[in-house]
Amino acid sequence: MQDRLLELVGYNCRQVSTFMGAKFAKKMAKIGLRRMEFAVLMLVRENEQINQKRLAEVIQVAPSNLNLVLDRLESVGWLVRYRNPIDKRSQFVKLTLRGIRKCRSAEIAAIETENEITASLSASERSELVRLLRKVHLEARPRLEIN
Amino acid sequence: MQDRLLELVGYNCRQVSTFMGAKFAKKMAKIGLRRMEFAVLMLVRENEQINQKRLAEVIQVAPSNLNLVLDRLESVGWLVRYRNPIDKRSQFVKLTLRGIRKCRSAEIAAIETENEITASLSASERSELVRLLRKVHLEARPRLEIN
DNA sequence: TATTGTTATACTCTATAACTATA
DNA sequence: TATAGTTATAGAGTATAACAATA
Repeated sequence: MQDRLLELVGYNCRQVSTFMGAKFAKKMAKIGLRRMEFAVLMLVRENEQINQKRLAEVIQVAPSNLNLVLDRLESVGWLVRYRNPIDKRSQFVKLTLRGIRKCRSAEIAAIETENEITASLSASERSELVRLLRKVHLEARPRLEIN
Repeated sequence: MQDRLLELVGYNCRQVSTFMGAKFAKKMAKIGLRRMEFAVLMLVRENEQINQKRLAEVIQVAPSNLNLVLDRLESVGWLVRYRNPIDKRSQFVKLTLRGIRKCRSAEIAAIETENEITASLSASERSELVRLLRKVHLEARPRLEIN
């Protein structure tokens, strides 16, 4: 049926990503978030003084596109931008209290989706899958210290 | 940095998929193809009498969107649609000779990207990664016999 | 000159509803 | 009534270039 395609890591990865993504997007929509916004909230929550450039690198989105995401998150009051006093070109971002609450609900929904989708894997299979994906990603983007 | 996100299969999968996808898309662009079109060509090549509904299911795209892809592939002469004589509602698709040649070049480019990206994995790690991704996908979409 | 962020724009991908022709 | 395909349209994600402010 699709033997040649199913030999490719790239194809399988995209299939799983598309399927999980659609499922996750629906859950996020219920709490008023898009997938990209979820990743931004999570990352900002864990990194108090991250700037936009760094954020864009880690999350793999063009700075111009990240900017639009931040505009929206800021306009609904889940996040604020403020100038770096040391280097006034850059801006830091941080979550508001409401942003932190929103992020928490989103994280719960994310873990739910995660468990639904990986239900067929044993605990060790699941962690092996994560390990291999990270290895591919880490090796392929050596300049970026993503950990 | 991104500890919580990196525990999620979904997030890692998307990161790898995005990164590989961008790399692959550039290669495809050089030979005048988009990613989605590659998958369609590959699948049609392997399945002589597949109809559009089935194709859409396997490839995880809405029939309406697949239709646009097929329109383009047909307009450039890589693929033809023809009515199923048994059930005139459905149409089969098949590759032209030029489509088969195009598909072959695309496949070579795909395998190149694949090897570049998974260079850090051993042969057994690579096949384990494919196995786990397929297991997730297969279990999550039980109705669809994707093999 | 180089970097950070911003604006503008276009393309790809995804999702949904309404329609047609056949069954 | 139901199904395969089609048309139209909107939203989300991605990519690129040009610009302002700052270094």
